[in-house]
Amino acid sequence: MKYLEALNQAQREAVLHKEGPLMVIAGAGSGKTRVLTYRIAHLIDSGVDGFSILALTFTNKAAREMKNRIATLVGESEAKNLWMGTFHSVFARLLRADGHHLGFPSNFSIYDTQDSQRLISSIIKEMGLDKDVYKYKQIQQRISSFKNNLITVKAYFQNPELQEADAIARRPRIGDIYKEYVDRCFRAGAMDFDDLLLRTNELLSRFPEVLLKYQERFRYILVDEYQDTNHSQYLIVRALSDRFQNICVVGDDAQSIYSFRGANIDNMLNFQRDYDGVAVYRLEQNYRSTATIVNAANSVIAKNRDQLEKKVWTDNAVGNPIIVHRSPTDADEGRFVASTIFENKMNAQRHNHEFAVLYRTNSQSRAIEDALRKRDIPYRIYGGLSFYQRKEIKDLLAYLRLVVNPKDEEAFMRVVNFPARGIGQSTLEKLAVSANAKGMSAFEFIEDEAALSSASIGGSIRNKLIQFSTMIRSFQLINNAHNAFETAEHVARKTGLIQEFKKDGTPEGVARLENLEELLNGIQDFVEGQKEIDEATGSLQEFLEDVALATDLDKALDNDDRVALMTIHLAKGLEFKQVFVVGLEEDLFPSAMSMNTRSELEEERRLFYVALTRAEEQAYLTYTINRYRWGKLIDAEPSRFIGEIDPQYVDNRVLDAGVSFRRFVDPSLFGEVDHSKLRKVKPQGKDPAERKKPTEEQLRRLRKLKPAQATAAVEKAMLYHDLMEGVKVSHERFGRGVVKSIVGIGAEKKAEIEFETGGIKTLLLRFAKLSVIN
DNA sequence: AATACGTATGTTTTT
DNA sequence: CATACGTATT
Repeated sequence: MKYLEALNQAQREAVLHKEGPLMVIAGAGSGKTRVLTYRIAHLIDSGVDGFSILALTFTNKAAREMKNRIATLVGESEAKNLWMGTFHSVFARLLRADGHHLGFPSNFSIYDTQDSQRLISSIIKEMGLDKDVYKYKQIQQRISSFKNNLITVKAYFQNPELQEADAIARRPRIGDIYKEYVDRCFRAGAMDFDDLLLRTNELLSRFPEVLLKYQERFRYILVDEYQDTNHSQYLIVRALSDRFQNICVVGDDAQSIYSFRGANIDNMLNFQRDYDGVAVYRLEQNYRSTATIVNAANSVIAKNRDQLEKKVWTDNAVGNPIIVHRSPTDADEGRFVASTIFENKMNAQRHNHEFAVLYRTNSQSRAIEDALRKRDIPYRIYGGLSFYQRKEIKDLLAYLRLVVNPKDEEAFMRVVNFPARGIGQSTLEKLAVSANAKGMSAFEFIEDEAALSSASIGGSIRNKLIQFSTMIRSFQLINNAHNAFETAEHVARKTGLIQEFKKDGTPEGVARLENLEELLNGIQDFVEGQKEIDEATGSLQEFLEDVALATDLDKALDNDDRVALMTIHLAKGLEFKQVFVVGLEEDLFPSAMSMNTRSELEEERRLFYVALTRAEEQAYLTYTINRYRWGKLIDAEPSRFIGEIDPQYVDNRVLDAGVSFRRFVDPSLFGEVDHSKLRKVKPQGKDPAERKKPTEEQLRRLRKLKPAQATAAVEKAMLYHDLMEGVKVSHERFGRGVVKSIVGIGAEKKAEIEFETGGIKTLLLRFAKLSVIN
């Protein structure tokens, strides 16, 4: 048991604890992945068959990595049978095997949120409800939260309170929509994300023999990020572990950030009540971050009322203060990030992958991206409008889904008339209504002569529909004899998708074509990868499941050197040398949507805690004075969270990003932290903050511009962000000169330049045609 | 039936 | 600003 030496006392105890329930309360950076990994390795070492171990992780990537590490500890063959993955992917697999008890085919489709919303939207329309009252996104959210709380349709209608609440909210038909939605998914052989958990619960509770089978199999169950499990997940874990009670949950209440999708921190707080004789281990030593970061994070989270007793500490060096930075606009913020990374790379031999930029909302990535691109800094965005959500990708995937499961209604509706086949909206509406009335799927319907006649669909349209079904059937034949890649390529050609984008010719169309190519390459890679896995075949079905449930992080390549851009939610569990948390402004972070109650605000604070604790060496917190939101430049105010950090850990340099910051050098270059030296790095001058602050007049003028104009003007001015005091420039009319000073911001930014010809001129950079001379 | 354009409407966060 | 839907046009 050599690896035990690498653990501290608490970690070792958690690893060695054998039978019975245990909870590991693991502070940020306290090595909980290591504990999980070693614990599983240790179980196997002490004779437990890997086949009887189930580990539920937060991402599939985490599962893969953990499995690999276990394999190196106990050997490939022992680790092979471990069942590890996210809740969704593990139970999707379980439902493929046993969902037939519930009437689901093993090839069921997985609806993503967009599919669900489209279906709900059409149900609302068919029911003749007011779309302004029944907003499809809201309804989808509501149904999702029903499911996460195990409120089935039946349960809904048995619960007068829920119905009453919806009636008061003037949406009395929600139950009916819910019922219709569930029926339609069932008929389409489809499950949404929430169903993967809800239906698992249904399966385990209605079929004791199935429950027993899995209880017997999974004698040891481990759950990572337990603080973010929802009720549905809780009940699954509860049911499966009920027989042997060998349940190990690991989590940190301070990092619970998913309540919006039903995560219930009580699952963690009540764990000791739910099981008998729970052993509790606390991992409190942080190995990840500098003492400054750990202490700063502690000082923030201390402001929360609801938390488990826990004191995170570290032996690590003090490190550098957290740097707080103010920028005039979000574009400047981006430039600050980009130039700081640039400087660090140049002066401290940093690599791109050592940096992460974290934000509260996906839309914030735009400004950061622009700035990084201008500096030629490679980056990768995780999440957001992911690759798989692009229209052209979803189109091809929809065809593929239809090949695997022709009953898949959303896939059908998506592609039956794309590329255009002359099957119009009215036909489709007729089809949906008549098929639904007969309890058939659209695909079954169009293959049924009698059904088509009864719906008075005839003539040329009828032929087109039949042609469509024949085409899909022919794809199925191909698919029976070929792997996912071969089928997908065939489908992409024969459906005319490739042609469609080729003929387009616009840059947009070209990009879409490239995306399709990338998807096909991805499928090829997938097929290759599957060859290495025992039972895998590289089938289309396997691929579709992988795509549906892959988190964006799963696709991350470890070997490419790029700056990581992602939301804080996605960053949970990750760590980076240097972390920028951007957009620390009231109403953005904390979000305006989450300030209504104390518990909401506390969750925002935990989110901030998560953000800070991602950093190993250096954290930067940035905010802007003005930010574009909804295409408008709006005023922003620094986030309260900045003020909540104990000031002794903060270097609150409030500088203009454009000028002063370019001189910024990684403080770690100075060796031991020496505040007096750090202060010298700050620009000279009486009060830089005051000096760089734009005047009311400047801001007023900036605000008066139309959004598009302001953007353009600011962009233009940005081109000259390299300009600073002492830089030599050339002007097409005035000749060569030296910059004396820079004033103003954004569109109002001006440079005072002394030209060789003698004169000193002040030029508005928005208009000036200057070039920098080396 | 397909396209093109205008307008209204909304955004945290993700599997 | 971005998307989704409704209306007008071909």
